[in-house]
Amino acid sequence: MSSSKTTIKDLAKALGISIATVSRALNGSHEIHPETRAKVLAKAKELRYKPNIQARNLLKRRNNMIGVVVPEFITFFFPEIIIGIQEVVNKEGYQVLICQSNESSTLERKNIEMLEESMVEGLIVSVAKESKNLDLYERLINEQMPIVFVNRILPELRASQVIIDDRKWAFKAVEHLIKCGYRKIAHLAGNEHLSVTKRRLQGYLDALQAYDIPIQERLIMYVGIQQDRAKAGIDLLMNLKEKPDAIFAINDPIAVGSMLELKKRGLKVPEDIAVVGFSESPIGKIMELTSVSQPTFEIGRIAAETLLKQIKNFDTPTETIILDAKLNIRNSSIPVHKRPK
Amino acid sequence: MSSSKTTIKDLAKALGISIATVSRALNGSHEIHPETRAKVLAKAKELRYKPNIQARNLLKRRNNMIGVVVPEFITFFFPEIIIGIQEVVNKEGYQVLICQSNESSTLERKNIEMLEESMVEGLIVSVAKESKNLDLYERLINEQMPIVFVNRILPELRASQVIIDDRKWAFKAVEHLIKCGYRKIAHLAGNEHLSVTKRRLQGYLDALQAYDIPIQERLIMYVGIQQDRAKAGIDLLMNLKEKPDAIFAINDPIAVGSMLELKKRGLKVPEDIAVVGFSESPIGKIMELTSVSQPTFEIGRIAAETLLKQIKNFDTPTETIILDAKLNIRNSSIPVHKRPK
DNA sequence: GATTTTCCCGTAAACGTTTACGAAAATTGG
DNA sequence: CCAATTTTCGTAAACGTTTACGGGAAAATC
Repeated sequence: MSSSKTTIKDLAKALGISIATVSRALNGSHEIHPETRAKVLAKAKELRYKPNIQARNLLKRRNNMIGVVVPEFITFFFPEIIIGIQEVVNKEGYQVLICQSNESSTLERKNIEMLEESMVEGLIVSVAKESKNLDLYERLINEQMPIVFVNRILPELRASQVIIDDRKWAFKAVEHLIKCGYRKIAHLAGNEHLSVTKRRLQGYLDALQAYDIPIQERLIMYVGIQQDRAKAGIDLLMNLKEKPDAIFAINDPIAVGSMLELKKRGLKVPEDIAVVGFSESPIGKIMELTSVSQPTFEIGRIAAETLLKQIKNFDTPTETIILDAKLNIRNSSIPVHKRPK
Repeated sequence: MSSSKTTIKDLAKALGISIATVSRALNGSHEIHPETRAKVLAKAKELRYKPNIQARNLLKRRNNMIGVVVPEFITFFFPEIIIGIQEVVNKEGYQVLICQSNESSTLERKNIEMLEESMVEGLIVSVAKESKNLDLYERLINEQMPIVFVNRILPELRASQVIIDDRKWAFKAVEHLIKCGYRKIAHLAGNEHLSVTKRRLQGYLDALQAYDIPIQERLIMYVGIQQDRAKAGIDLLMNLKEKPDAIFAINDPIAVGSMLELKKRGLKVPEDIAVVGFSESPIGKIMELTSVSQPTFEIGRIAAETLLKQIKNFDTPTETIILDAKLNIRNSSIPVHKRPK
């Protein structure tokens, strides 16, 4: 019907006043007569005027958008972070462009370039597991693009990041197993050059060392981070002469995959073997999996806040924010002597 | 470093030619000398020129963005749909603004209005469970905004929609239970005025009728659609004199919630009671829950395609697309006589 | 060699805003 | 009642593009 293309000019013409006056009236400028303001607003409503944000953005050289790139958003983890982000930035009038790299380094690059073309004012990124887009991010940082990394970071970069202390919490998880009486603790690690893989592995090693348990190379295997990758690890572990009595998995998907795989082999958790995950997932909870829970929403919120700070003031120093986590103990890792037979 | 604000004017000045020529060279116009084109491109690369999309959009009165509003994206369902959408529209150069209504009607309205202000060229919407924003959508449709509804639709609206035949697949799910020998089949329905609630309930009724099983009002309860809402339903069902021997749940979260609740009461699935869900979820799969799987990615892709059609040609007639689904039978609903004791 | 055609390129307007600057009108002060 | 303010509004430039139009030079046609 009404072409819905009412512009500020139309209002001006209809009222016989200048477009400057109309603009000022709409923006609530003080230097405008209340009466004319009322007229303008009335006419605007009548003609269904909607400001053209693009024109405004062009003028102000901004567009109120930030970009988010995550490896995936099928599992609960990143969606929760994104919700935290939106909570904060929407309040400030920002919109969020969400991309998923699908764990692919090249798609990640494409996404970032797309977002750059869309002229987002800032980026929040969690890199793909094989990401080697250092050059890209270095260029962006050089060009003053505000950018915050979450969870999956690139340690080589001087950029803001919000993470948890993976090493510490991996330590706590493994320590828990040790205190439960387990001694032959295997570790299913993630992809080899992923930062969280290294940090959690380090925590695992720390714990063994702290409790004088010898480290056995064959109990450590890099399987990856997706549920279906657990099978390979279990295959190998269960073929060892000396089988582990507990597994510390890089994350919940691997832990869950392991539990399912163990079940297939007729092994019971925790009777035959204990399992601990990381980054508590809904599925893990249901399966009564002990795990470290990350403050996902909080991660998103904090990341958004530090990004907004950088957007508003380009020379805000970069900061590394380490959030707290929690070890939730469930049935998958009860003390050795309390296990049902 | 380099202020990254190179404009077409800067290129023109640096080369001593007009901005029109530069623009044409960059856009690969045929009416440009190859030599000058080369010069322009070289200079563009040298000065790190990036076109300002906003200016271009302003001129062309479009912005290559579509909006998506879903009730949530924490569970797998909508994220998968969104991925399908992105697959299609990214290829055409469109970006997607994703909002979640959090199942709130008012937030849904706010989201839509935000997207409208962002001047998206089209919308893909799945309404909140209590959504009564009919006026809003009617206005949008009136104002020629291309819009496609998925999964959660508003039947009162003349708009494109892509769904599955909930009634038919609910029928099949219940029919499956009947054929397994179950007779006292309860239905945990969703929120009362949600379209899928009505359609799936209808399928349930159809099936009972088709197999001459009397319909019992007390076996039907509206519990909602979120996992934690299952408890209330199970509470009531298990207090009946004549308890059901099977449950058809509106969706997987309710089915999963029911299974957990039943387990707490010491009841086994399927030995004591069978359970069937809808919209197959990863958790459901792991718990061996029989369920109807929806082609989520496909839903997203098709929705995106019909939306793009409408964007490109405003008077494309609205269409209702009904996609196929599948009943996946698992351990939660095996035939009565085959159940382990 | 004159005319037509083709090839390149520049001028300027347009997209819908915001805002610095200035000016007319209204208000105040004495 | 005149000067000094203050209020209120209009003019015009600007944001970074694209493109219709026109024009000059080179190439083609006869």
